[in-house]
Parts: sequence; C-alpha cells; structure tokens
Amino acid sequence: MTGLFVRVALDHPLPALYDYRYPADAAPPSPGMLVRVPFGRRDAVGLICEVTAHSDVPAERLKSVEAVCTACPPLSEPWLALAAFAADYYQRGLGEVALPALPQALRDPSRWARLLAPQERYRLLAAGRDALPDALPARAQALRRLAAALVETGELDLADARALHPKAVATLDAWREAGWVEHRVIEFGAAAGSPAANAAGAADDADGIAVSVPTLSDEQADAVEAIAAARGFAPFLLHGVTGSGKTEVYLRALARLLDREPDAQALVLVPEINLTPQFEAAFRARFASLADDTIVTLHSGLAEGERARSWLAAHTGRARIVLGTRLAVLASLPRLAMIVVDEEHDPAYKQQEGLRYSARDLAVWRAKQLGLPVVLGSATPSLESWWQSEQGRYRRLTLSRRAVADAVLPAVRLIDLEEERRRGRASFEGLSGPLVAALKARVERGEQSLVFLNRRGYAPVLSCDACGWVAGCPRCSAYVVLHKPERTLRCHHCGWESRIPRACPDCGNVDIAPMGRGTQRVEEALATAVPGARVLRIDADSTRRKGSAQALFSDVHAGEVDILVGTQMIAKGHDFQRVSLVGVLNADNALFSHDFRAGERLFAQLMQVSGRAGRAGLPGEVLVQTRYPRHALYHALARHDYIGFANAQLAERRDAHLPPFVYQALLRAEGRTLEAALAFLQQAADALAGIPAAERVTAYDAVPMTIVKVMNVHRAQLLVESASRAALQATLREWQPALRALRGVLRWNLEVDPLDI
DNA sequence: AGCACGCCGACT
DNA sequence: GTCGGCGTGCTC
Repeated sequence: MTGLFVRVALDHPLPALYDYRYPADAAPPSPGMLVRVPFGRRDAVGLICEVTAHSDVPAERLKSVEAVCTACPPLSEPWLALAAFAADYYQRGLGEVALPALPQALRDPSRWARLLAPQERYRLLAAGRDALPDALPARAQALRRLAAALVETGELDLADARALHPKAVATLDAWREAGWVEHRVIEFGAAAGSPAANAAGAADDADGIAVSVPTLSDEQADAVEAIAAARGFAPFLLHGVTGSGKTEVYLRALARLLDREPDAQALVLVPEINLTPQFEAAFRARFASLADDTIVTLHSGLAEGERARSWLAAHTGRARIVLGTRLAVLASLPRLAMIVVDEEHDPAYKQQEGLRYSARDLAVWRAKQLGLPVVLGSATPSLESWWQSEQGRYRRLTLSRRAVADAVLPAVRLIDLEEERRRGRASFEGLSGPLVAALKARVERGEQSLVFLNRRGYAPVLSCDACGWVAGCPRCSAYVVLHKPERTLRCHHCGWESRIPRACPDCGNVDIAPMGRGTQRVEEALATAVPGARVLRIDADSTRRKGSAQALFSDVHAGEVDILVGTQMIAKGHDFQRVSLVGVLNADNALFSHDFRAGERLFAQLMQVSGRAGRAGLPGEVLVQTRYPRHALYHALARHDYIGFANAQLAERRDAHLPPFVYQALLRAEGRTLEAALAFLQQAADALAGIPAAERVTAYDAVPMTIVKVMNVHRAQLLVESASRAALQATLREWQPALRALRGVLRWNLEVDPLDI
C-alpha cells in the first residue's frame, strides 16, 4: 500500500490501534489530532497516535478518515506520552485512557466547527431575577428549566441554553428585549496576550480593595523559597498541621512562578472542589488582577459547556492556573511548569471506576516527565509519600506551627466508655456525660461544636430481638440502614428502599428495634441532651440537593448553629471561626478492620476533624469517645504526633510485607453466582503460573469480597503482589491477554495499586 | 463497549 | 409460522 496512513486510538477496550487511510486533500496529519472514522457499523472519534507510509492491514479492510478536527490544536507529544504511560501502567487500551480524558465537545464531531468560535453568553440582570419566576406558565417545563439554570448560575452559555430548551435563542432574545438578560459575545482567546501583571505581592482585587496577604512564618518562607528555587524534577512533601498555612505556601510559590515565567501554567489539584469553596476563593482573590480566564476550574460538577471551555483554556495555554479534582490531572497543559496536590493523602484522588488511576501518582509522573516541581501537601501524608520522603526521594518541607498568631493545637482528651460504664456514670443515646457537659458549656458560652460520626442514617441495623430477624437488602449481602426522616430502610450499596415494617416480617413481633447509631439518631439525641441548642446535620443525605451543602455551611458560618453533627464532610476545607469543641463518636470500628489502611485513614480523618477546633484564638478541645483509650492510634492523636504514628505504621507494614513495601494489583470478578466468580479467578491464577515474570509475584487465594453480593451480582477478588514494581508490571502485561482469552460470561477488572482490599 | 449474527421457546 | 432471548465474534 502506498499513500499516507494514520494509526488511531479509539475509545473501546481492545488495546490495539487501528489503521486508516488518510485523505491526501486534508490538512497534513500529525499525532494528537482528532479524527472522525468509520468503525464497525458506526462512526467514532479517534486520536491519531502515529502517521506512517505503510500499513500491514490488507488494503480491502482499510477504511478512510472521514473528517479532521482542525478547530482544536493537536494534543502535544508529552500529553500523548502521559496517556500512553497511564494506559500501560493501569493495564488499559490507549484509547480507553485518552478519549475519556477529553471534554464531550471534542468527542462530538458536529461540535468541532464551533469549538473555538466566539462564546455567546446571556447574563441574568436584576430585573430578570425579580420577574422571571412569576412570568412563566407552570406547564412550560423547558422554559422553566432555562430560567432555573439562569437563576442558579447567573450566566448561561448559548450552547448550554440550547441543550435546555430547543428555542433558547428566541426566548433569550425576548428576555433581552424585556431587559431581563444581557447578551455578550466573547472572542475565544480574547484574554490571550493581555498583560498578566503583578502576580506577586501586590494583591488588589478588581475593585481595588486590598486583599489581606498574611505575613509568612519562617517555616512558610523557607518552604516558598525551596519551591521557588527548584529547577528540574523536584518533588516536595509539604507536611503542615491543619491551619499551618499550606495554602499560603502554594499561593506564594505560584505567584513567584507566574511572575517569573509569563507563559507558565500551573496545575492545582484538590480532593473535592465543592466541599472546599474557601480554597478556590483564596486563589481567585489572590490572582484577581490577572485576566478573566486565567484561573479555570475543572471538575465533574461543571456543566458540559463550561468544562469544555475550561479544558480548552488550559489546552490553548490561555489558562495560567487550572484548579481541579483528580480528572484535571489528565488536562492538556502545554506550558505546565508546576503541580500542587493539596491533601495528597485523600482517597478521592483514586478513581474508583473505569481507568482506576491515582491522580496524585500521575501528577508526580507528569512532573518527572517534564522536569518540574510538584508539591504534595498534607497534615497527614499517605504512608506511600511519607516513605518516599523518609528515603529522601521527596524533599520534606515542614510547617509545625499554626499560622494564625494565637491559635494553638487543640487539647485532645479520650473518654473511656468502659470506665464510664463501670463507674455507673450516665450516658444518653451513646453520648457520654463528659461530652454532653462539654457541649452544654459551649452552647452557654455561645461557641460552636462539631460532632463527628462516620455513619449516616438513623441506625445501621433494624432487628427483632424475639426471633433474631435483621432487615437486609434483597439485592445485596448487606443490612439496610434505617432513615428516620425519610421513613425508609435504605441500602447504602445499591440504593434499594422500602417502608419501615411495623412488625417483624418473620415472627410478627412488634418490638423491632434500631441498633447502633448514625448521624440522624445523634442529631435527635443531641436535641434532647442539650436543650435549647440549635443542632444541624450535614451528611450525604442532608445535602442531596445541589447547592444545599453550601447553604447549610453558610448557616454554620453565620453562627446560626450551635452543634454541627455530620460525617467526614464536615472535616474538609471549612474554617469554622467559632468552633471550640469537636466530639468524635464511634471511631473504634476502624481500629480492628481487616483493611490494613483503615488505621491510616482513621488517623487522617481524626487529625483533620480535630483541626476544626480552636482556629481563631479560642482554645480548642477534642473529645474522643472510645472503648480502647490505650490504643496507640489515639495516643498518637492526643500528642498530635503524625510522625510517630507514621513511622510505627511503616514498621508494621514492613514486617507484614504490605504497601509501600510491596506493590499490589487486584483482579476482581463479578458473576451470577459466587462459584462462577471464584472459578474464573482460579483459571486466572492458573494462567499466571505460566508467566515467567510471575516468579517474583505472589498470588493469593481467590476470596469473596467483604460485601459478596451487590445488586444481585456476586463478587470475588484475587490479590497479586510483588516487591518489584517492574516484575508486577511485566506480569500484568502478559496476564491481561490471557484473561481476555478466558471463557465465561463474566465481568472482571484489574486494578493496579488498589486502595481498598 | 457496541452491535451484529445466530440458533431455540411463547405469541398474533 | 414469527418475535426475541442473550451466547459469541468482530471492529482498521
């Protein structure tokens, strides 16, 4: 065959690239370009990975590229290398990694032409905000959706508006004439070339009001200097207690970078952007003097149009700072010069479906690939990162003191529940006497308290004490959780719901009782135990509606709440100025979990929630209710001793041959029966035996997963591990095709570096 | 993953 | 006699 051919990656599970003829009259092909190609009986969007003059595919099977995306500059070589690395490391096809990393607009050829076209936006004016809700007939659902979106976001992109209402243009024009909305056209790239002035010290916002820039502590200043002075690949572990001003270090280091290199881009990753509005606000305030699209956010909560816009701003180099969640680690950043991973220990950085990547690990890889500084920040680093810093592979920067002048670390006290019981001291619904007394004292002084409990719902079990019946999910091997306000039993694994039975369905006994406690029950108990207190609950249930979390948190900030009870959601990101007490309930379960990371996670959570106490001069106190007050984890917590805890954990991990001293991969299988899943895994284990590199790999027995059945699917898993990452990788590379060749109607997936085992 | 083709049970 | 179940096979 002669002529020009391209090798294209497509979003489907086979790892192969597909060859196509490249039309002579199209723009010259290059790797990184997007094309529309016929694939099977339909069209698909693919990514050109190679351009060649020869193809080994027989001529009669070759098809031709149908269209080329010229509106968007090609993805760069380093980006393609990133995708290729991630695909190889996590054992997926290149197309399965590369294409899902792109915004939806790029994967739809009909939108290519308009990609970099000027943006048309409609902004809601005050008159419209007043008039719109009453002006629309109740039946006009599309109109109401459009109006609701406008009211919620304040401004709508034309493409988004069209998605909500087919005749959006006519409607919006009518609204414009009524003086309700304003229409504006923004040229793509309009901001490019505008002077990115005074990024550093001078921090005035758009209205000229000075943004307060705190004075740095010596430790902070040293950290900023070290980062700013770094050249080439330079991984830093910024270990700083809660409130020690890690964010300020990021801001200064970024300001120095943007000031020094006028084109440079930075990537800043956070675990969950919706729970940390103060973090984003700090960035926007500090860099407000930069042009409009200089800071963009990238996360799954964005509307499709907005996400595409942010992505393109990053891809074209117009965005200087990309602030996003784990998916942002795969953003195209042609002039990337620094990466920050805040709260690097957070499990949210691990994608739990599809390509199961660790955004933190990929961030470090990108930094190494491009020779950049990468800053991993945490008060409680992951043991993986801590071990790297112990070996000197990551340079450790320490912030040991709280940044706010008179803020000190809270006093942590353990309440021994066994002792309380032995002494016959009163407790109420799991709230011990000392905790209730402490809460009452705070309410009287007008201070706020947090009560942390990592279990939502009213009670995790509903059971009959006459016959031993327990309410279980019909689709899962799990108990259903009693939700009192919703008056339902709900399965937290599959979402199944039912009414609460009046009597035991097995024996008719009417005394069925909720056992154990969730946030709803604690909320109820607190209202009784601390009369007059305003109690608010924040968990996944109370914040189900979009934007409601924001509203609930602002009630807390406004001082309209005395006691906030909630799950780990309340531990993240918020500076509560008036909180002086944190109570921790029911943390003991994690101490004896079969998950070897449970202790690490619990310690991080408790350190984080403890950090909410006593931020603004109020002396903070943390009360932990436990039946094991002598447990080493609590002792380390009481001393705020992350380092002692981490080193003890590392010693245990080393003795037990656990990560970070071994590398693991997990093969999971789902079948209609447990036997089928186990049988598949057994075949998989047999296939492993024939692979030479597997000599240095240990395969464990296939075992049922902790929750064996979810949604009527039975699940089992097979763990493989090795002291050598290379040996494990080599084994997985050969194992994968063998697995695909196995017979049987079974879903399975392979996860590298699994977090939950 | 889609989306076909391909052979066996209950319906107009 | 067909509609449709999901087993298995392919996609440049």
